[in-house]
Amino acid sequence: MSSGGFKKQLFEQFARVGKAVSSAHRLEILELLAQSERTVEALAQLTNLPIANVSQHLQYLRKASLVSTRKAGLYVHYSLATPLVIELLLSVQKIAELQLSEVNELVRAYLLSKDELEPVSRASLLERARDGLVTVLDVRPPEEYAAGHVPGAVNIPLKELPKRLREFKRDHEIIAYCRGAYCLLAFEAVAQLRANGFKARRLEGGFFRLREFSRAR
Amino acid sequence: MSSGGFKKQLFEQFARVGKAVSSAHRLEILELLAQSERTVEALAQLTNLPIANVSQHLQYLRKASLVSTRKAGLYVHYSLATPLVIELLLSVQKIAELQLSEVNELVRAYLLSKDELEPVSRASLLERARDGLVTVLDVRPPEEYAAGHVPGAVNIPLKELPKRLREFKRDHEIIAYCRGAYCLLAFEAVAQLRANGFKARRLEGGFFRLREFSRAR
DNA sequence: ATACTATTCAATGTAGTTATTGATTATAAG
DNA sequence: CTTATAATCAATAACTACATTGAATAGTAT
Repeated sequence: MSSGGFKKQLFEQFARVGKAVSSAHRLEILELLAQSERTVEALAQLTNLPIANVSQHLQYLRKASLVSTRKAGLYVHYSLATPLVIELLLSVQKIAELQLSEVNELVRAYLLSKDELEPVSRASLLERARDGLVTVLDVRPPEEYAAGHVPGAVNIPLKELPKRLREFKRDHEIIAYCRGAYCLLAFEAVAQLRANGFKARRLEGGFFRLREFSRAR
Repeated sequence: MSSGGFKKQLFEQFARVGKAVSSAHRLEILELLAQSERTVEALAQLTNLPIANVSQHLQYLRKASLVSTRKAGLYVHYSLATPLVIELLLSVQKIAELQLSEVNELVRAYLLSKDELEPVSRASLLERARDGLVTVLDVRPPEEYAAGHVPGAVNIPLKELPKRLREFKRDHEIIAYCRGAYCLLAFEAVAQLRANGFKARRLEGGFFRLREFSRAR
């Protein structure tokens, strides 16, 4: 086979991309970068990892061309090199979601054990949203929001949340959701809102239930 | 942080899927499985790997739930657990294709060395296409089609295929191609077409032959 | 210049992965 | 029951990746 060496090299290049998403820490970093560009220091804080370690992972990701850098003063700002990376992450997550029963177990166990972040069921959400008692918050990017969302939901991507806190009514309960049951954007949004004195909760199921919403209407 | 353990476990599950596509050999195996279900022995032959090694990789893939098994007599037939795996592979390949300059270098080097190989099959394809005996289907995005394509080929990107099935003649054989020998778009197109009762095949070599076509004209 | 800070580099021990070998299980056929 | 075959398992040695540490680099401010 004359193309054997070629094929091998090709698959090794592909594997490089695969290796980039083969570590839990790198995936966490990528998810953070999917939200917005960040400095090494910021990533280290958010992930609770030593800076040198984060830097090392970022080098790895850069070599596989998943992230790119922009240097401004002392700080190096990292961001995703292409939106294709989000596609890749979603693919990985979808398979993990659908296939790995452990993930579902985890999510279920976590949700059951957590009273404070107790999610809202969709039936009660619709009811309360109709009565104008709650604000429904969609923290996904505008494109995903445009593609379909919970009726009456406000779209504020996570990164804009700090600037737009005044749009929320203090007496309303805020229900946040994003792509999936385990999507951490919603967790983070709830955390931020609570830190600012709002009553906030996560929508149970996220994305999947959302799909059912769209279809139900 | 109370969700720390949860988050960690979650990303570790994701990483398991990532690890599945982090080895060149496993990617090769997955690509072969994307074409059709295969036995361990068949995969070992096609990849030139020891059987035990292939088996080990398959166990790995099975644990990450990318592949599933069907036992028939002595043989264990492996296949992709879900079409989502094809999506995942495509994501990986797209990033590698677009981003890793080495890939382009590889492809270019390969093309130059392979220039004069096997003019027969492409000649006969051209002939049959001209005689109206086959439909040639280009499943790449319109931009790539515009940049150069097989004479007489119809351009239907993969995602539009389900809606446009009626454009095909039932008695024609359909030859699908995309970018490269490793491009999975054509595989999926053929699978879809066959599922709908059409006679469909993949153009061997894809992209490479295609390049020769364009240059020949 | 000097001190300071964000990031990267280099070195190291540890842990995990890969390929290989030979033994073992499971199924089918004589 | 014995034999042959497909696949898996188990053990291992070589290799690669990982986290950690401390030093080095590159910018900024005084």
